[in-house]
Amino acid sequence: MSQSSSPVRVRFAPSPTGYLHIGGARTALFNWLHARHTGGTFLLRIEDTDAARNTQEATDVILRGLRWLGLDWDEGPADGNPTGPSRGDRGPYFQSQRSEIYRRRIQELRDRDLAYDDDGAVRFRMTREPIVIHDRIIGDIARALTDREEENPDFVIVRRDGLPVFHFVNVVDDIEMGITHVIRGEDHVSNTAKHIALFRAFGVQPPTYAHIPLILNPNGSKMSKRDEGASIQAYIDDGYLPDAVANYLCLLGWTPKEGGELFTKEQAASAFDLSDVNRSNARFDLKKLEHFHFEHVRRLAPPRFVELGSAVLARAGFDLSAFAPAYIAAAIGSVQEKGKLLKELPGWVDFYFLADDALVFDPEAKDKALVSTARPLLAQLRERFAALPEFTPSTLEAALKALAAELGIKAGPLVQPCRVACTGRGVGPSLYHLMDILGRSRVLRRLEIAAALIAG
RNA sequence: GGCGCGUUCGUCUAUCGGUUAGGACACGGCCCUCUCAAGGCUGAAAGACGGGUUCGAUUCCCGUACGCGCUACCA
Repeated sequence: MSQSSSPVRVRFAPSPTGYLHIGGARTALFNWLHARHTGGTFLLRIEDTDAARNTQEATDVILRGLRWLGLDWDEGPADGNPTGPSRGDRGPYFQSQRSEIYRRRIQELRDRDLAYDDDGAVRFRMTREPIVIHDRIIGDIARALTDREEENPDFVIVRRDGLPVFHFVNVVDDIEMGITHVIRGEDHVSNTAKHIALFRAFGVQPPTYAHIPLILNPNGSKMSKRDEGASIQAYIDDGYLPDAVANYLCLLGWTPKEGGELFTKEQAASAFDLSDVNRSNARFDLKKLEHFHFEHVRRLAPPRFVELGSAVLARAGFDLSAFAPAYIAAAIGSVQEKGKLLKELPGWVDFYFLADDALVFDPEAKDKALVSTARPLLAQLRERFAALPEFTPSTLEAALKALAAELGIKAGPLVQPCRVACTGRGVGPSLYHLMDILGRSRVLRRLEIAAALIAG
């Protein structure tokens, strides 16, 4: 087998199509995990042979997605500019900049009569022997010739227009860059025989192959560009935590031997083993991703959550500069345990930052809670709260419950009008804590305003 | 059509010949409760089908069905 003892070098080699596919992201992730697990090197190579659609912009989208997921590469481009700076000594890392290398390699095959002209294109003299692929995940695969290959197994490596094709450049680059393990989607399994033959033609031991199963839509169909949730950008926009996405992606095809489903990329890297990766395709389940987001949000260091939350609010148009840092931290922190998507955050905390007379009332909540019978209750609550020697969650709760007891009613009829008065909504953080954060004057004012609203 | 890969609850999976087939998400019920959640308890839910091999198959082999991939002078 091609099991090598030299240091691991793996690569993610996307084509800049303008978006990072969720399956591609997982391929990158598995490569990263294997590199980090083995102390090897993770490289990024841009396969931008189709100049027409491969813009710098398109490459930047991919780099941004990888960085968002936290998949840092040891060698590769610094940005989407093919002629710009890069890291590593095996560059250039853009195929568009490697034409000279390909030309040389084509000549090499020609000189040894392993390639020949055909209708202006160049074909590779494919071996007629059956090729067995030793796959680290699937096992041994005996790839027989298809009916078309029976007719002519020699495949094109340079198109009539002079551009070398994927199979060729991919292998040449893997040779030049010293790739030891090729971890890629299962959709490449059939191609692998061609690649192995090319490696042999160049007298190079093929790398170890590991083909990972595909990610399918919930209905079992192939997840393609247009499908919902196929692009990593969707998860960035919706405010998922990158660690949550990475965690979920890991689980699509891999489970740690020691068990446990919730982990960071670093923890996954220490446990990761290619041999434990599944052979069968997995369907994408958004609900489960949401669950992992929830778990990761709850485990986030509070200051970090506040930092992320503040950024989201700023982007949503809130001017936080008028508020004290401690107030902002308390306000945002009060909803961390909800584990909501970041894009939903403004809708949960806006009341903390709106003027008392500018609260936005949810019509349904208002109709339900701010009814005529609630008016005297709000007045009495205001009175009790105003008289409290201390304004804290526990004194607030005690005061509200004491009033309820005196009136012979449950807490609910008091809580809901109060909550809607303070926040404009029927759902939200713990009422007593939210009032504590809001502060006495704001709470009293909002109770008055709500009561007046009922009268009108 | 040809070639290849795959098939355990609805979904992601554990099991590496002998288990009441376990867990997670989702779903139902109960409890808790200031809303929504969370949490605790609990319920329903799976080995595609047919042959072998074996004392014994979810597990090994063969076939069928179904799914997916490839089959380009795309990547």
